[in-house]
Amino acid sequence: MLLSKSCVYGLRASLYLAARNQGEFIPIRTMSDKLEISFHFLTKILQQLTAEGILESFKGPNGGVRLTREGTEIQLIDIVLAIDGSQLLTECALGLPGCGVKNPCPLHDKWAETRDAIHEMLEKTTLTELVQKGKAENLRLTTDGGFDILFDN
Amino acid sequence: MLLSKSCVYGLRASLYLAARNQGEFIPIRTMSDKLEISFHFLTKILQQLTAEGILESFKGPNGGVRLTREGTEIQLIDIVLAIDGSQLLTECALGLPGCGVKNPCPLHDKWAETRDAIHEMLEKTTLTELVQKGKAENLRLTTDGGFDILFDN
DNA sequence: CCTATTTTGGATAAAAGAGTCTCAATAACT
DNA sequence: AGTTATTGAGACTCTTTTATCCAAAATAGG
Repeated sequence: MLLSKSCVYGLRASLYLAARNQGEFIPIRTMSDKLEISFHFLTKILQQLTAEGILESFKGPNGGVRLTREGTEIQLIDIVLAIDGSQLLTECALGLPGCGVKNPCPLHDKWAETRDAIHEMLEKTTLTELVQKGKAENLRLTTDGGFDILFDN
Repeated sequence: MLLSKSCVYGLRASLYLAARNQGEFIPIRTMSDKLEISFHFLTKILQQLTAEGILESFKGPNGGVRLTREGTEIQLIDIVLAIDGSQLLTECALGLPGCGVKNPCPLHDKWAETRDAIHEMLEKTTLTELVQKGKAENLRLTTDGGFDILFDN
C-alpha cells in the first residue's frame, strides 16, 4: 500500500473539512459518521494533524476541528508527511539504508524518477482543487457517498 | 512503504540469482548469508516465487533454487505481483472500493497517472538490466555488499 | 453551579506483517 | 542402509498497524 490507512482517512477528513470550510468547527463525530470511519480512530488521526498545525481544534459544545489554512494553501503532501512521514519519498526501493546518489542500489535511478513523480503529484495537488472537482462531478468520498450527500445538514 | 519487506527481499534474491545465472541451483542458505536476510524468512518468500513459477527448486545436497527463465525475460513486476499481489496497481489512493473510471474518487485521475508510471517502471525493468548496471558500477545489493563481493566463492 | 458536548490522552485489544523454529520429505554420497 | 544437505510446510512468536474503550479536561448554556 502506498499510503497507510491512517493517512487515507486523514486525507478524506481533510477533504471533507475543505469542502465545507466556512471557518466553523466541525465535530469529529459528524465526520466519522459521514465518512464511515471509526470515530475513535479518526479522532486519533486528527489529533496528529492538529499537532502538526494542519488543523485546529476547539473543545466543548459547538466544538470540533477546522483547517488552519485555506484549502488552496494545503497540499496533499502536507497531510501525507504529517501522518506517514517522509519514508515514501526518501526510502530505497530495495530497502537499503542510505541509498542515494552517492551509494546507490541498482534500482535507485529508476525508482528516484518514479518517486519524484509521486512527490510532484502530492505536492501540486491542493485540497481545494480536489474539492472543486469532487463537487462539480459529484465524486465519491466514501464507499457510496458523493460530495452532495455528505454535507447536507 | 511501496513494497512489502517480503517483496523487497524477493527482488534482492532474484537479482542475486540473475547475477550468477549459470543454470546451477543456489542454496537458499548461501543467499541468506550473502544478502543478510533471515534464512527461514527468505525460504518462505522463495517458496512463493517457486509456487508462482518464477523459480524452480531442487532438494537435497547440491540443491537450491534457480530462475526458470532468463533474467532478460523476468520483469520486476513479475516478482512484485507474485509476492505483493496487484493491490498497488489497482487500489484507490483514498481506499475506496471499486474506484475506477466509472465511479471515481476526486483523486482518481491523478493517482491513476502516477500509478501507471510505477507500473511502467516495474514492467519495463528486467533483472538482467539491473544486474548489468550493478556489475558495471559495482552497486549495492545489501547494506554494504557490492555486486563484486557477493558472488565470489 | 450543573449538565451536556466535545477534544485529549492513555490503556487495551484485534489483525496483519515480519521473523523464528521444528519436523518431514527428498536426494546425494559413502 | 545410513548420514548429510537441502527444500517444504506448518506452528508459533514478536512487532506494527488498526481499532476500541474509558476517564479527564475544557467549554457552552441553562
